Amino acid sequence: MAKDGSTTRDKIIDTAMELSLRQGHVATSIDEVIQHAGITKGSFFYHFPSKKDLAVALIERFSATEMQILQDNLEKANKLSKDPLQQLLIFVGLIQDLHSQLEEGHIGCLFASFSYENQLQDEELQAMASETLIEWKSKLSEKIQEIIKLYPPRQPVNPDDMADMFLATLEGAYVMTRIMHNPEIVQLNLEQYKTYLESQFKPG
Amino acid sequence: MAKDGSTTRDKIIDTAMELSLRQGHVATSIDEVIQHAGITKGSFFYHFPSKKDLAVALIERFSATEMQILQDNLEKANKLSKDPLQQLLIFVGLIQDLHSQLEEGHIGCLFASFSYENQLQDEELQAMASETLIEWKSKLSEKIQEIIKLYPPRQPVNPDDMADMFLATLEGAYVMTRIMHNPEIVQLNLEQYKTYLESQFKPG
DNA sequence: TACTACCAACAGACTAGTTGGTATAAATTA
DNA sequence: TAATTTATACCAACTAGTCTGTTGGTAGTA
Repeated sequence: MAKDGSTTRDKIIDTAMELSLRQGHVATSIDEVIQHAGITKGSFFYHFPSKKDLAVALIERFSATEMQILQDNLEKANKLSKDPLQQLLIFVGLIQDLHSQLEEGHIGCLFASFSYENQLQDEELQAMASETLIEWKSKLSEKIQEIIKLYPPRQPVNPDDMADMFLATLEGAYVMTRIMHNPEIVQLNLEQYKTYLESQFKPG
Repeated sequence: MAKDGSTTRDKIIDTAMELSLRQGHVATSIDEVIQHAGITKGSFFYHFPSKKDLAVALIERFSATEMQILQDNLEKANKLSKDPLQQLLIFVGLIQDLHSQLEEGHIGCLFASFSYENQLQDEELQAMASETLIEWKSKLSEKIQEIIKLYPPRQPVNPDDMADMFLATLEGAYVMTRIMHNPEIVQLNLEQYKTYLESQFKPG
């Protein structure tokens, strides 16, 4: 066996992820990536035949890590309560905690970034991002369906749409945080989403 | 008086606005702008000494037009009902109508686009965008305060945060529309926001 | 153990093309 | 006449991507 290139590959992805989330993928040149990663151009193109291949790897990585976060925190919440409404409220709270530790510069969604740069015109990338969002939505939608069965909602609600709204709230909060340079916005908006859930489902 | 350069200047802004919203400002080259606008490079740099000056003009224009849309539709809604809750619900409906006419490619927020490209690191631009968002928020917050006075909310709510949530919902819906290539998402999410308002304030 | 052959991983100079921006002179218009 | 616009040529800096090599280690063989 030869030298293990996976560490270099990971280092490239790590570096490119941080830079692309901060300043956009188009604005992130390969020269910049290799400089920050402390490698050379030859090494970069050995691992990624083109910049588009790097983009694919970034989307893959982002999908995987965020999906993991979603699942981990859903499971965590499921263990902390037996009531599905409480589970979802706890889940949102855990997501809030997660973001409270992040600095302003590290808040954002790679899909959002790519979408505003038109990098998702490529069908492969677009499909990957779409499918990930749909997966997230269906996971949340399942939980909301459990809630609806237990607590008749004040108004007729569609669980898919309510799941969508969580994602939109988060995406919107990211955008506003980046515009206003104020990470607290994520906390406030997720708090609002919890209030929405309670006002819809909490009896009394 | 010499030839009126404001038409050319406007044409540049129009073209650059469309291109920047579609593919990002960094990815929009000056060559591309002048080609689409049907002018020459000399003419471009006569009106905008640098690309950054174009960015300032774009943010200015976007702030102004969106602020106008907000105010127009708030006034329109105010005329269609005397009840503040109904006014806000009608307003959100008008915003929905507005977006139903747009094609997918034309949905997006220039502030969001700039934020994900780190173009708002420039303090001048960041201040302009922030102040515009704060203005939008306070306009909506005023209306929500009226509602709270009339209809005691189910839970203690902060009007500023509820106004924030409208903006975040819209921003998030833009992002998700761009990722999923599905303009209907804006409709669905604003529908959810209306449901939230009703569940919070509607008596019974 | 020593020799040879081999290979993935990496280096860095290099190419071809693009970028924002400049320069300048002539033409057009109010 | 003065402001505006065209046209074209140009620049240094930067871009993604290619090139030819070098390296450290692996594997087979004798």
